[in-house]
Amino acid sequence: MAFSPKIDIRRKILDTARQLLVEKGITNVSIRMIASKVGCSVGTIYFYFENKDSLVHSLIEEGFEKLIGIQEDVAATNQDPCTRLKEVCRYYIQFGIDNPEYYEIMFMLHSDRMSRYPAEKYRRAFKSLGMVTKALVEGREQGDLMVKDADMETQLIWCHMHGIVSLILSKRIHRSVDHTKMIELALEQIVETRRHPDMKVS
Amino acid sequence: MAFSPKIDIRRKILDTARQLLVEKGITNVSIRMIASKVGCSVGTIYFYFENKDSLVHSLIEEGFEKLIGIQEDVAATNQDPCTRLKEVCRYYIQFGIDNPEYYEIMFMLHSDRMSRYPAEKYRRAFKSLGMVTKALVEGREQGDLMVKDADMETQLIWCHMHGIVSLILSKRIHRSVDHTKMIELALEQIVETRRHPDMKVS
Amino acid sequence: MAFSPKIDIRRKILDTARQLLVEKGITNVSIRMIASKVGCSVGTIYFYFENKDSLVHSLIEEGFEKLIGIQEDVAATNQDPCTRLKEVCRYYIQFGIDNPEYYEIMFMLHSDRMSRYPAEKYRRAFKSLGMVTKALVEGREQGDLMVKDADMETQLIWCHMHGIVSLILSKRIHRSVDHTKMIELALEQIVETRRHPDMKVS
Amino acid sequence: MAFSPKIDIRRKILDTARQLLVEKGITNVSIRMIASKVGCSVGTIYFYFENKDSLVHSLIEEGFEKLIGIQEDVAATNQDPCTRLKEVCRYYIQFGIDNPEYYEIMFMLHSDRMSRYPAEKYRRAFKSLGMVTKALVEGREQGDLMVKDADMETQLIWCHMHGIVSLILSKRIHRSVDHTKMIELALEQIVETRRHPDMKVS
DNA sequence: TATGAATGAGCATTCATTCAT
DNA sequence: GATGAATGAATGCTCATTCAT
Repeated sequence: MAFSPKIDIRRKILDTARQLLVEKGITNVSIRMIASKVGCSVGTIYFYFENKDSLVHSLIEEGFEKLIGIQEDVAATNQDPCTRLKEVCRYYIQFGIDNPEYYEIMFMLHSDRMSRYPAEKYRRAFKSLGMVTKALVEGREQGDLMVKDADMETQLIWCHMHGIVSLILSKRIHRSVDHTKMIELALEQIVETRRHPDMKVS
Repeated sequence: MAFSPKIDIRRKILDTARQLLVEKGITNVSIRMIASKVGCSVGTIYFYFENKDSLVHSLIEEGFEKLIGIQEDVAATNQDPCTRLKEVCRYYIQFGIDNPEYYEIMFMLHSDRMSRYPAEKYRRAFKSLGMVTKALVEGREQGDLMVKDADMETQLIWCHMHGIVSLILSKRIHRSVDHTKMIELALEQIVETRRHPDMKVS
Repeated sequence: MAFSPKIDIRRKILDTARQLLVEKGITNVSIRMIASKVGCSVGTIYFYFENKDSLVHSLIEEGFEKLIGIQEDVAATNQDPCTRLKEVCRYYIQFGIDNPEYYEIMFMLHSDRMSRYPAEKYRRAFKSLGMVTKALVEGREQGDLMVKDADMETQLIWCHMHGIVSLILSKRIHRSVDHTKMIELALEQIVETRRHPDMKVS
Repeated sequence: MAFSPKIDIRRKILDTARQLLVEKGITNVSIRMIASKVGCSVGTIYFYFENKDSLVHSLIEEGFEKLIGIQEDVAATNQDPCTRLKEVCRYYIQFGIDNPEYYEIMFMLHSDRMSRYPAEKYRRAFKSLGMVTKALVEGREQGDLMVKDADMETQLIWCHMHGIVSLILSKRIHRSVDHTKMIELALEQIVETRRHPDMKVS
């Protein structure tokens, strides 16, 4: 028994849009292009989505759900704050690399376009970062980490991760550098820079 | 003696384009808009620039020249590799924040669009990073820094800086966090993470 | 006992359409808009009406019924032809002002659109004018009015009334002029211009 | 020697638009239709006119200029206020019948659309009516006419004329009635209703 | 040098209508 | 009876680009 075609086509539109997004960037993807690639009429897209923005916003929300889902799993299976910090970060980066289409609209949109997405929705983005903050605070409480301003450190870690993802996605990292090794090094630095001196092996 | 008007108008086009770029993002700036703001005809723009891409490319080149100029000055006035590293990084970040229009087209363009810019030109970008590598290597030679793979570390530092600049430019850093302090903290971490253990105060 | 919902919904469609018509004008009212305001699906409207034209035609017919109903009442309660003429005219004008949505589609539609409405139906419109003609003829027979060509005079009176209604509805009458007083003056002129000289007070 | 083609095409657009307007009514005339009938591209129309509204507004202005021009001529060649009143009215009606496309957009537009035309421009419409008022006032001063409120009477005369023109244009006048004779009768009534009793032959 | 005129393809969006269920 | 899904054509408008002058 097949799934209801009603759901099928909405999904197909979303998936096709995502796919085109990676190739061309959001501004260069038109409703017509999506329709023709889906194999439906333009009107059909407008039956499922109020307008182009709302289609993109659906994608953004999906992206956040996926990212947060992944990170919650990771957080749940890592007790130790330091390890948890490292793993949450690892999966953030991995998510970006594996889902360029989601990552681009979630974090790489021009602020002009971003402003058209209800700000309230963007707050969900911080659930993801919340897990970073939590790991930092718990690490500090256990005496493992040395963190003065957990919020600022969170933003800084985000910057680090975002820089890695976005430069990889835009193919700007020099080809002589191995991405996997670079990411591993970054994760280590993220944790070690904040490690409490007493905890370090001299 | 007046400057040749030929140069004047080319400059004015470039400047106007840059200005519009910050507000609207590149895809939303049209040749017509530039022309009407400059006060010339569309044709005039096509007299000075082959097409829209080539106008943007001129801007990109200008941006790189400006960035490298700044960093060369900074590098020249800082003998100590560690300090030099910090200052070169500081000015990279500062450049991005002060020149969003340049930074956006230099480093935040969708890779699809980037591919239309002669790859060879992009190699200049690495002059800027070359100074980072040089500082790392010299720091290592002097025993101040512990750097296994200088190229990889360079890319990683770039990621860190780029993440900071691009999240600030796209207004995504949480408003509770002070940008200046965050940048200062980042610069410290960039250097300290790579500091040789023997050089650290216990 | 409730009314059959079948009738209820048909009525609701008609009423909603009328309502939207005043605000936006016929070409700017879409089936979708009606459906969404009624709270039913587009298909439902097509169940009750063959197409948009036929919906409008139903409205036109309703309008004529209403107008004629009013005028028949008025005619029945006014024996004297001159008074009757005046009152029939007064209520025509009043009807137009009170029911802009009906009046607009009955008398202000572009002739192109009008041609799609079965001409035969339009003849009913003349029942309304028939009462004007009747009053004119009777007034002449009684020696009160001086009317050479009753049909032509009927059309002329119609023109006068229609001009008043349509300029008021399209908000073109200068704001310094009081509508009620203007209408009263017009009604007087309509009768007096045709009053037999012998009947006038010298 | 031919006229500059620059002027030619703008004119051709205006003329074609006018032509299509009569046939279909304004809402049913699209830029594409005009372009294809003119034989130019859509873009060309947008080169000469900012948007559809502004094209229509140009037409409206042309219409007013034409109407006022005609009436000024008529007014200049008729000294006697009563005759002048009659002739100004005659030419108003004639103008409407001869130029349905102008008349429709000048006086028969849905108020919704009208509101998009700068109100200030519409005041020109009253120059035309101003000549009616002037004739009424002068006729009263000379003792020929009996006019209590010249402004109200002006509006009423306008209603009368507009009713005639608009019902003729929308082909609603009964076919048994001769338009020319009906207009002549109307003009007589317009003047005679307002004639001072002392001036009437008993 | 610089411009005004023109193009054709493209855009997001809306529409009246149809039809299987 | 009523609906949800779909269509295809149309709408107003903008774009990068060209080219004769």
